[in-house]
Amino acid sequence: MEGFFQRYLSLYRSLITTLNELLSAYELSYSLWQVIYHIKNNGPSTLVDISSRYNVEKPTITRRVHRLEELQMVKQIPGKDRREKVIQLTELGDKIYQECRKKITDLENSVMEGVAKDEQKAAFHTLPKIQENLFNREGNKSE
Amino acid sequence: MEGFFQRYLSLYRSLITTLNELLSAYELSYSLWQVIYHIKNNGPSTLVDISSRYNVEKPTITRRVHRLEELQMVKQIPGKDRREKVIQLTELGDKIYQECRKKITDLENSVMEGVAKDEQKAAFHTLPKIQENLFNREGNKSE
DNA sequence: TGGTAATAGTTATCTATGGTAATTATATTT
DNA sequence: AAATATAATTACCATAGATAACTATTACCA
Repeated sequence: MEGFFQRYLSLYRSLITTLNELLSAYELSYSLWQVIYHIKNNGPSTLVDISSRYNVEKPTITRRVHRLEELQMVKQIPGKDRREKVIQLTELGDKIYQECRKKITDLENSVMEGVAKDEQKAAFHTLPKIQENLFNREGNKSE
Repeated sequence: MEGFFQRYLSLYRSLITTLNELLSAYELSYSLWQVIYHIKNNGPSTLVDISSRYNVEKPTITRRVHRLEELQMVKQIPGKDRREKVIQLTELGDKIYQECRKKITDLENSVMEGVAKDEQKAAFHTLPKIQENLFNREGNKSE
């Protein structure tokens, strides 16, 4: 499969740019969207939850959450452990989630135009498999 | 295809990190590799050639090329137009290309383990199609 | 042919995103 | 109770890319 990475990475910049443009209407970027998405789909979460979900260091998530707090899209809610910062979507955050979710889904559909359903499925199924292979390979290295 | 972008983008960080680790043995990163790759496969090139190939602004390419010159992997060769800076691989650059090409191809193969050949082909074929759809969509926006 | 346009590259500056190391506050373990 | 672990933060640094302004050279054309 020589050239696969090239194809994969070539698409990356176009896609992330398009998504960021789409989200910029809400003062968001894809990295901020990830946080909103995670909270919406997993309920109130701590920074460590989000950090481990996306394999991103805690300080990075601290910054994302601070930004979303400024934008009043998330808020802290009390948890039992006073070390933790449990965050939840605000009403505004939820509203913006709905709007963005719709636009992103539309984009996902429009981008697949002309691609056969079974090819879509193959690609959908292949991506996480590649990621798993990468992960296992990493694991082996540290043995 | 809701969730496709998520799957696609989730893979990105693992992949680029793995590639950068692989390339760091040669003091390279994927962005530098792109320049070497382009020259190797298209012959002596100007900064504008490379810039337009990867849809990256000229100053970005200036920096990449300067870095590769420092590493003595590329050198400038005379061209007819004295505005242009035509760059070519050095012997060292070519040697490193060969080594990296081999390692990257190995990685491309190992990452596809357990993925059926026809699924690989479907994914390989789908990525540029998505990119084309994205591009056309962008085009429509500016009408 | 002389003046204006366009082109290639560079420099300076800015933004976005992420990482590491060290620190504080709180919980857990022993 | 003391030591350790965990959650979050702060300060600092790196990478990658963009824009704007500039220089040098070439192309155009009237």
